Amino acid sequence: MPKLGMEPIRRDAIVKATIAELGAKKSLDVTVSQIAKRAGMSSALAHHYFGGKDQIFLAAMRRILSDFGAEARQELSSAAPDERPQAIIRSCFAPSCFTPDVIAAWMTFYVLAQTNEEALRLWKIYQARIRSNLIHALRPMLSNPVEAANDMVALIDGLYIHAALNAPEEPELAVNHAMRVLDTFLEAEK
Amino acid sequence: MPKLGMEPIRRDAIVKATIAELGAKKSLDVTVSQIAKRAGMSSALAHHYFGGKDQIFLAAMRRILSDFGAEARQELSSAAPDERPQAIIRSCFAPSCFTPDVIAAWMTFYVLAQTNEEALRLWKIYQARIRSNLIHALRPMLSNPVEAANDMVALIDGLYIHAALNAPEEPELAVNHAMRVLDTFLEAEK
Amino acid sequence: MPKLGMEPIRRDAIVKATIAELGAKKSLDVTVSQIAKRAGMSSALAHHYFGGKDQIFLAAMRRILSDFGAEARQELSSAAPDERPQAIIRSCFAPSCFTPDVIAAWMTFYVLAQTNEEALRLWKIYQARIRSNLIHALRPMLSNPVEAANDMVALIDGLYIHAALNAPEEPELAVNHAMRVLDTFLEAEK
Amino acid sequence: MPKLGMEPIRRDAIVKATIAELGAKKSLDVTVSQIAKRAGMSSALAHHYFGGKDQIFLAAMRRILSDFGAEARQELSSAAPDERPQAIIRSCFAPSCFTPDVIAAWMTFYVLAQTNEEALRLWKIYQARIRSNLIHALRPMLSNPVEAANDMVALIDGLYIHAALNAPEEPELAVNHAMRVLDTFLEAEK
DNA sequence: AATGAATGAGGATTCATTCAT
DNA sequence: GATGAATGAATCCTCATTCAT
Repeated sequence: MPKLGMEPIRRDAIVKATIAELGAKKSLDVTVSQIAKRAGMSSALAHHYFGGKDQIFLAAMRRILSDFGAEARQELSSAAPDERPQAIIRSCFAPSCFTPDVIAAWMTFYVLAQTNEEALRLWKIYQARIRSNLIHALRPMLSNPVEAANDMVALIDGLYIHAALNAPEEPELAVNHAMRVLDTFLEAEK
Repeated sequence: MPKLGMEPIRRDAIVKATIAELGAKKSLDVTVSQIAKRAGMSSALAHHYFGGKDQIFLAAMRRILSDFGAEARQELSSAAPDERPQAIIRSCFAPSCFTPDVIAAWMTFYVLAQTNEEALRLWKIYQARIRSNLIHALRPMLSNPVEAANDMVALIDGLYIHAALNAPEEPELAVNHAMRVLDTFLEAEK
Repeated sequence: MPKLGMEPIRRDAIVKATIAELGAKKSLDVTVSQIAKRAGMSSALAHHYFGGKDQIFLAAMRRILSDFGAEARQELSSAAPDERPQAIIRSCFAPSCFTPDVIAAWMTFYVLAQTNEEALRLWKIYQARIRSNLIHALRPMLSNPVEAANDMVALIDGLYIHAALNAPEEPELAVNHAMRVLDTFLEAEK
Repeated sequence: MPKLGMEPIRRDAIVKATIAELGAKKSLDVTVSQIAKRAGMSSALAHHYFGGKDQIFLAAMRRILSDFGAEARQELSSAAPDERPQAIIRSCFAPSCFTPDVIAAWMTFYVLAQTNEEALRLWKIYQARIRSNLIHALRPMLSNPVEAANDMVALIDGLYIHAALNAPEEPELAVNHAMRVLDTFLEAEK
């Protein structure tokens, strides 16, 4: 019985294993074999499905991005209009996006994006999405929503780094931190 | 043409070459040979003077840190008391600290710090220095200088990332950005 | 032409090549590449199957030991009870154990055993085996079989060295030598 | 003041350091730098005096040999004629020849002698000396002193190996062992 | 679909040796 | 006499990738 539709299952396993391995090793020095082993298959198969190591990394990056997107959509959908900025911030540090694994993987992507076109494109998409969400959400509240959104976007990346290097065990610190800054901006307007 | 007292000269050349090579390759995937070649010597000599690749990287990191420290001291020494926060911010994005090379090198250190004790220690020193400088400078101006300093420190790291990935050619954008946020904090107090 | 089940074939080829190479170079300064080349494969494959150089050496040592063990069993099985001591001696210098290659390899193991736990363990096993075989075989003939066995065991190692350095071309000299000493012990008892 | 006659002092220091280092590392994998460091000079100077690594090793081997020769002469000179065989044996395991250092160094020479002409020559000289001493000493006592001497010489090498690998801490075991065998030979004659 | 087999290319590191001073 | 400086060559080991089955 030939296994039908194995491809999506295998791809999914590899992507998950990549994130897990990056998180475990906390470094880009992760081999295809290690990933494949964690995913329970041969490294040859990983190559077969993805074509090469770079594409495996990019697929992992896309996954993290889409997870974040889903998180953001869900937070926004259940938020009152005047709670939307906070909802966006919350989604950036939601459990699904802010585990030690994902943070460590995210760190490596910053570096990857410096040399890999596609990785850069993905990072810019992520940035643009948060930014535009924030602008929309802040527009009714602030006279200069663009600026505040830019500030928040930069702050969030900084908080990712701090979380990765300082206190990965306390994600709520980062959320509180971001919320406080957001409040400052909102207060300043009044 | 061997001479005496070459060690400091060679070490300096290697450190500079490391930063340059990290900046050029924009990745931690830089070989000792590449660094040595750029520094005009054999890789064996680089090993001789530093003991290993890790120590070469750490030396480069220390150099960047000490350059930043010097910049900060100089900016602070010539700043009026009520301009000290701005002076600190300026020093973070001063030309000597914020060239594309140094930014790219800095990015790789974020990743290195996840796995290398000493790199982490160095990064924490850098953080602590900016933070304590900022707290001191902000104390006369803000009721909660600690919080504002924390915010600014995180923001600065975020802006480094943005500069690395977005617009390395326009460092003044980052300064302006940081200054604006600082202003917001200062305004909010009034 | 990759096939299945190559592992044992490759391992075997490497082990044989190691002994041959040690015999040819007569030194521990044998590279994995040289061994792999002699075995008809890349050095990477040798590493793949054995994990490292030390383990290649140990596998070769184990092989020599097990060859010796087989030889000893066979000699003993076909020996009359009162010929068992001689059979044991003969097995120590049997053609399969006492070729120039194996002798030279054996010499290197003496040195390896000084620093490598496992090599030392293997050497002790070999010693203990000969010794216990000899004690059993000599018990009916000598009042102090343990002492005589100890003497013979030491003598055999000495004869290996002499064969390696003096006259590798004449193994029968060593056998005769050992037999003569054994006779002295047996005669002395009468 | 130019240091006159430094050469013999330096050579002596290097030779001693070589033996010490071989004993410490228990392996031929000893670098010239390590030896030179232990001898308190630069590796370049060691090269200057000896020409190369091989010659350093050979000088160490010669030293061990001459130490042994001195020991043998002294033991013989103070031994009663009927105690000369025992005196020779004793000299082989005398404290100056049978320290862990010297034993380990000796082990490496066995291997070196397989590939180095001069090392082989030195080893043969050592063998011949003990052998001829023993023959002379045994001639009045045994009808076949040559055979007994050959046996003893082989046994002694075997005991060196055993001392190196088994019980370096108990040299007197080896002496007793050799003495016992010698007694067996002497008893057998009666 | 899946994998064991296999390797070429490369990388960190070591070291004997040479040389200018 | 003595050494720091310097390197070429080598060695172990790793890994992405390919291929035959």
